[in-house]
Amino acid sequence: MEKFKEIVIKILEDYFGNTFSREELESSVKIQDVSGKKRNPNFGEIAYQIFDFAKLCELNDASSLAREVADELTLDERISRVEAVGPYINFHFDRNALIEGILNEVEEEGEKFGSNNSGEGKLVVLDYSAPNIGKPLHVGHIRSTILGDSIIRILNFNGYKTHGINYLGDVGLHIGKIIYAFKQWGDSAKIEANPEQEILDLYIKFCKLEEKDEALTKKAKKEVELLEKGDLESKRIHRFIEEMSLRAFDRVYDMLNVSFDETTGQSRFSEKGKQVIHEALKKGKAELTEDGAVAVDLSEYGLPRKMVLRSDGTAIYSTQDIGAAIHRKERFDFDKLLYVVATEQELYFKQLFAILDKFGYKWAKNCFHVNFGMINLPEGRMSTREGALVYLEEVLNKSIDAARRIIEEKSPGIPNKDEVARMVGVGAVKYMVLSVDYSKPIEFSWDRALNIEGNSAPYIQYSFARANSILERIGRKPEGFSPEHLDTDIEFDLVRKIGMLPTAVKFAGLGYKPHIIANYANELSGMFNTFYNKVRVKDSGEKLGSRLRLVSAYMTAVQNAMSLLGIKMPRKM
RNA sequence: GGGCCUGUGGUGUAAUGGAUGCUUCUGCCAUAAAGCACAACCGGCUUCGGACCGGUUAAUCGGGGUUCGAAUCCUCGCAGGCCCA
Repeated sequence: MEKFKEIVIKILEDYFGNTFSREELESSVKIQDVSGKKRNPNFGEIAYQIFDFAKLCELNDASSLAREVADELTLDERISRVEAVGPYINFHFDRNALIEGILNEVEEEGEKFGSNNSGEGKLVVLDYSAPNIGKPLHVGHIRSTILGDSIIRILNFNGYKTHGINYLGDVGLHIGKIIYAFKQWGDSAKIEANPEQEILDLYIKFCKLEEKDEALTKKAKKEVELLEKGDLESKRIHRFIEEMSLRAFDRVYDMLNVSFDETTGQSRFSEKGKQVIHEALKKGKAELTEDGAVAVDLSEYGLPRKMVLRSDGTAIYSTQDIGAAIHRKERFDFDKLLYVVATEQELYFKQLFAILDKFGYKWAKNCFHVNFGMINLPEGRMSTREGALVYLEEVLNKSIDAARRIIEEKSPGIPNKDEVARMVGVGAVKYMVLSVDYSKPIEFSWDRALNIEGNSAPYIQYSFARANSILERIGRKPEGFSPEHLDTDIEFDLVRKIGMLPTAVKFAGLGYKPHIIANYANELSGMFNTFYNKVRVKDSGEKLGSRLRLVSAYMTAVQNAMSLLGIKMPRKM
C-alpha cells in the first residue's frame, strides 16, 4: 500500500506545489485500515485529511474546502474515484490495479516483502538480556531478551545494521557473596552433580544468614576486592561460576532462538571507566566526596548526583557502564546505542547519559533507553535472594509440554511433533510478551503464558498451517490469474491487509515497538480465517489460480511478520 | 519529601491529535462511530485442518483546560508499580 500512498502524495504535491513539504503531506495521508469494523468501503483506500490546509487558509469549514480541492486534483488511471467526505479526501483505487500491484510485490520480494532501506548505512548497537552470572534466568529476564532480539530483527528489516551485545553482570556484591559462600560451604560433590542449582542455593543461604549477621556483608565486599586484585582462588571460582551460568543461559537462549553478536562482562570495562573518571576528576567534571569516593554533580541536568567510583577506588556499575559505552563508540562508531533495560533503571540511565554528555562525549544524545515495564508476579516483584522466582526455563518447558499435549490430542499424525511443540510452545510465550506495548507492566500468570487462543502465536501459526495445507492438497502452482477472480469483500480486504506489512514494519522500527507487528500478524490471520471460512479454494474452477496466489501471499506476509518476532511457523501442527 | 511509568468492557489488550453524511433548512440518508481477543450467551460450519467462523452484551480512573477535533496534549487529584532521598 505504501506504493499507492506514494501515488497520492505525488498528486497532492502537484496540486499544492510548495505550500507543504513532502513530510507534511505524508503525515496527512493515511492508509485506511481494513481490520474489524474500521473498514468502511466509502472511505476508499488512501485518505488525505485537509485540516492543515484549512488552518492555513484560516477556514473553519474544512468540509467544503475538501470538496473544492477534490474537484481540482489531477488524477491517474489507477485511481477510480476521488471523493470528499467531510474534511477528508478519499482516494479509491482501481480494485484490479490494487490487487495485482500488491500480489506482484509480495511475489517479487518474497521473504524480503515488508522490508525497506530507510536505515541504510546506519549502525545500531543494542545492549539487552544482560543477566547476572550466578543467578538463573527468570521470567523477569524474558522481556529484555526477547524485546532486544525482536528490535534487532525489525531494525534489520528497516535496513539498519545492528550489533547485539549480551552485557553480563559479572561483578558486584552478589558475586562476592557467592564466592564467599562457595569458599565457606561449597561442597564439591554437590556442585559437580548440579552446579547451577548449588550455586543458587549457596547464594540464597548467604542472603538468609546475612539478614541476621551484618558482618557477612563486609566479608562479601572483601571478596569483591580480592577478586579485583586478582586473587587466583577467587578468579578460579569466578570463572567457574561464569562458565556454569553461560551454559545454563545458552540452553535458554537456544530454546528462545535468540543469539548475540557478542557476549561480554561488565568487569572488562572497569579499567577503561576508571581511566576516564580520573581524567574527568582532573578537569573538574567529577568531584571527590567527603569520604573519598568520586561522584559527578548533575544538577545542571536536573538530576541527582551520581557516584562513579568507591572510596577505596574500586569500580561500581556506573564505572563500568561509562567505560563500556565509550568502548562501544570507539569500536563501532554507532549511530545509536540502545539499552533494552527495565524501567526501574530509568533514572540510572538518565544519569549515565548525562555523565557522558558532561564528560564531553557529544554522542551521548544518541544513547537511548528502551525502558520497558516490569514483569511482576501477582504476589509482587521477583527476587532471587528470596527464592521468589519463576524460572524462564520452567515456563518454556511447561508451555512446550502443553503444546505437545494438544498436538497429541488434535493432530497425532503429524511429523516432527517435538519440533512443532517447541515452535508452538515457545512461540506462545514470546508472543505473550511481544504483543504488549513495552511501556506497560505485565503481571505474570500461567494462564497468560500458556494461552493458545485468541490473540496468540498458536492462533497465527494454526492459520498459517491451514493455508499451507490448502497449497499442499492442491499441489499445483497457481496459474490462470486474474484480479477479477478475487471478487469478494474479504478477498479484497485480505489483499489490502497483506499490503500493509511494510507500513507496520516502518512504524515498529521507528518506535522500537514489536507489538505493532504482533498485532498486524494477528489481524491478518483473523482475516485469513474469515476468508478460509467463506471462500473455498479447492474446486473453485477458473478462480483457483487466483485464490492460490492469495493464499500464498498471505503465507509470505504472515511468515515475514512472525519472523520479526523471532517466532517460527510450522507447516503442520 | 522529590521524580518517572501505567490506568480502556468482567478479564487481557489496540488505536501517527482525526471520520464531522447530504441538504434548497425542509427533509433525506445512516451498523453514523473507541478495534481485537478471552469469558458469558446465541448461532454456523466441521465436504481445503474445529487450535475455526458469524452474532449479542459490555469500556477510555475523576475534575478542569488547550484544540475545528482528545484515550492520546496541559493541569489538579485518585489508584497501582518503580526510582531517588
